[in-house]
Amino acid sequence: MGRAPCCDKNGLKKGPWTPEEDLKLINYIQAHGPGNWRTLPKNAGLQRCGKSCRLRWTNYLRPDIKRGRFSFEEEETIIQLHSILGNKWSAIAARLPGRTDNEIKNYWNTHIRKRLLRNGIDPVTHAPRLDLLDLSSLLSSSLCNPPLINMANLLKTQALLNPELLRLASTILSLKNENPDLLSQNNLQENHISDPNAFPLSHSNQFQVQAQSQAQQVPACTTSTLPCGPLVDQAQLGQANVGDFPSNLPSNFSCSNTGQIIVPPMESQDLVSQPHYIQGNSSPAMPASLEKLCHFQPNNGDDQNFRFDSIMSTPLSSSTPLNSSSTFVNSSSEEERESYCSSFFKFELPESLDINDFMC
DNA sequence: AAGATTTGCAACCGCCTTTCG
DNA sequence: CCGAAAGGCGGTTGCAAATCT
Repeated sequence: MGRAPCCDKNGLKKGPWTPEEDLKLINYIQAHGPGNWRTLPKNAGLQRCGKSCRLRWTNYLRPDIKRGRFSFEEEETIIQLHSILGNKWSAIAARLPGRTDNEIKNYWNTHIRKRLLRNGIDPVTHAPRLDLLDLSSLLSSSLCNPPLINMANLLKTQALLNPELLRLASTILSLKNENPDLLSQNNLQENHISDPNAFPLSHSNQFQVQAQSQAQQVPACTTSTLPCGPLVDQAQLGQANVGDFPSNLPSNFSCSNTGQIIVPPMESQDLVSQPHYIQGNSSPAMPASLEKLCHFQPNNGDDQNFRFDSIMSTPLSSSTPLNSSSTFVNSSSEEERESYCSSFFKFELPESLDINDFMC
């Protein structure tokens, strides 16, 4: 029964490949094609396991492999796809012509993951991290109503859902109500000058925070948005040949045409354990203004440059590179990429937003 | 200059699914 | 239909190069 044994593991070489071995493998595959990996090493005169040959070929020797630094577009695509697919490196690689799953996995672990962490974004959930709160800027954020907030500031807004922080905020805000001069605009502006991350203060009278004692009863109701292009529908997802979506991805998952992905109310620990995706309109527990907040606007200036749906629907066989000119060429600095990555997660906050709606 | 530490990545390991006898 | 190997995939490791002290 069953097949013949793959190969005798005794006496097979391991470790780095030599140029001679590479040459043998390349020559054999060019002459005969990959064929049966089990018999290939013997036929090619290699003292290697077939599995090792396959890996060497698919990850390194294949002629269509693009090497060199990842372009902005590729990096953006990886982040977008990872927010949907998770660690499905092969599925992500299928959308990046010339890149292997191993290369993408390595790049994620060594570059993107670290950058997201530095920017206060959980690389697993793509949500802001709740353990990186800065109360001072939280308060200055809450006392103002900026037209735009970035992910870091959204994170601080979410901190209002932390009962302990809420209590503290409530105390300070009640002081403010009793003593408006205490936190006057001038004082805030001074604070703003000293803290480049603080909000601009031109709308400070529009974003009234009325911290309430009932806020301590706030359930772990939070939201997050994930980067997503304008439209992904079921048909496109199916067409994308990504049947290997995470098993926890609900069947009604979708992105709105503003590119929003809604994370429903959840236990706080869930926020860091796994991503949640649901259809924005179907979340009965979500206040209307919370949904407003969730309208994500990719802040790359021109979302025509990146259409998530177009990537998701690009057939695997498509050879259209995302950035064909980027091969071997990418002179941008880490700082530029970090800045880009940070701005990538910006949100538009409706001016009519009333924070009371957050207080569940 | 030299040792220590960090970083990047090729390759391996082990598990799961698919294929085949 | 069953069971074992092949194939595929994600996680992890080991080592060389780069950077820091």
